[in-house]
Amino acid sequence: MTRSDAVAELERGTEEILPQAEFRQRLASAEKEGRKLVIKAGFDPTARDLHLGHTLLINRLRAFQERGHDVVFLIGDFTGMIGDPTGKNETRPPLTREEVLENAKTYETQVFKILDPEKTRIEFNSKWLSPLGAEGLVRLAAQYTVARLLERDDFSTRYKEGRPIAVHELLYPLLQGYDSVALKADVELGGTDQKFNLLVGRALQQAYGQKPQCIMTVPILEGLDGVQKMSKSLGNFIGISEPPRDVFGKLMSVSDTLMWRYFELLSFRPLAEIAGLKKSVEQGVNLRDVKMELGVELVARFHGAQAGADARTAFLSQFSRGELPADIPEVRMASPPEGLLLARVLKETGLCPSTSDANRQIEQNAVRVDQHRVTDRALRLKPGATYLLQVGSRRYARASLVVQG
RNA sequence: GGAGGGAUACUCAAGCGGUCAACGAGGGCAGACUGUAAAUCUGCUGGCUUACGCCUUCGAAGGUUCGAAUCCUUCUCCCUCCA
Repeated sequence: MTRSDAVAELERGTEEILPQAEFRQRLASAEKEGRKLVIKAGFDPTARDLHLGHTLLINRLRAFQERGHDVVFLIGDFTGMIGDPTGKNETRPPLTREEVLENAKTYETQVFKILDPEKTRIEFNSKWLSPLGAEGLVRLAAQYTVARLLERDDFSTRYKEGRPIAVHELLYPLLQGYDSVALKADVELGGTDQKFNLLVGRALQQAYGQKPQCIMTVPILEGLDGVQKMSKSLGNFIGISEPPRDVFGKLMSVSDTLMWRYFELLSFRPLAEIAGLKKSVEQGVNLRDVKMELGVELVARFHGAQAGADARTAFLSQFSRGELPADIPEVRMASPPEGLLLARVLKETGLCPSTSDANRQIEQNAVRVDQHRVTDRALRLKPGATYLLQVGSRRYARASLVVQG
C-alpha cells in the first residue's frame, strides 16, 4: 500500500477532517518519527446496544489501530451523569453513577468484535474529572465564553425559544474538551453531531498550552428506513449483537439504493473493489447477490467467517427455494380431545400476539399448517400429533398437541 | 402570581354529544408480483369469540345524559403570552 493509499484508508468514510492539511502533516511526521498519535473517541454510557451506526466510528478507530496508533476508547462515565444534550430538545435527567458503570461494562464485549483488545486503551473520564474539583471546574469554565457556547445549534435554538437550558448542560462541551487536554489527544473522532464539542476540545487544548487536536467526523448512518438516523428507539437498526440470521436478513431488506451507501460506509473492502461491484451490477449482475456479499461480510465480522457463509446459505434456502429453516422451535401444549382452534394454537406458540391477530392472518392467507395454506378459521387441530405451523414466510414453529389429563 | 392553549391507538395527527374501535399519514404485518425480507400494487393493523356478538380504549378521577373521545368539576403533566 502506498502512503497516499494508507491515508485514504484512514480518511475513508469520514464526513469532515478539520483541518485536513494539518491532520495529514501531523500523521506524516508522527509516522516518520515512529511516534504514536493519540486517537480519542468518547462514548456516552447511555446506549447499551451498539448498532451499525456506531460501528462507523469504531471502524475508523480500527483503521488507526492497524497503523499502530494509540487508540483511546473513552467512556464518559463522568460526563454521562450530565448526558450530552446534543440534538436533544430538552434537558435529560442525569444518570446515576450505578447506571453509568453498568452501561459502560456492556460496551467492552461489543467493541472488541471490531477493535483489537490488545491495542485498545480504555479510559474513564472520571479518572481526571473527579479530582478536578470545584476549583478546577471554575478554572476550566473560565477558558470559554457563554456567547461561544450558545453558538451551538441546540443551545441557541432552545435559548431563543425560551426553553430551559440547565447550567450543567453548558458544562458538557467543556468537560468533553478537557478530556482531550487530559489525554493530550492528537485526533478526536465523533459523529457529525459532535462537531461543536470536538472543536471546543481544540480550543481548550490551546488554552492549556497544548497543540490542538485535529477533528474527524463520521456521518450519521441512516436506519433501515433509509431516512431517519439509525437508532434503537426508532427500531430501524441492526445491532452488532443480533443473531446472524437477523443481521443478514435485515441487510437483505435494505432498499437497493440504501444498500450502496451501506456498502461504502460499512464494508472493509478496498474502494476500488466496491466501484467494480457497482459496475458489474450495471452490466447485469443481480443486485441481490451484491447485497448478499455485504451481508456475509458483516455477519462474518461479528460472528465469524463460518456464520457469514451459513447465513447466506440459510437465506437462499429459506427465501429463494422456500425450504424450511433448520431450527424450528417446538412447543408442546395440552389440548382437549376435540382439539384446539388454529388461532389459539398460533397464539400459544407465540407466532401471533393474540388470537384476533391470528384470525386476521388466517383470513389473509398467511397461515400454513404442514405446508398447506389454511383459510378456515374454524379449523381445529386434533391432539396426538405435531403440526408444522407457518405465518408468512418468516415465522415458523412446530406445535405438538397432547391430550389433556 | 395572572391569562390562555393542549394531552387521542406504535408515532404523528383528525374528531368536539349518537352513524367512533375512532378519518388520514408514517411505521408494522400479510397477500400478489419479483431478482431479495428491494421496488410496485392490494389488504389488515385493541382484546375475546367458529359465528351472532361481547368487552376494554381517547392524560387521571368523578359528574351530567337514554347515550360522551366529544359537555361539566377536580387533579396531573406540557406549551404560549403577561408580570
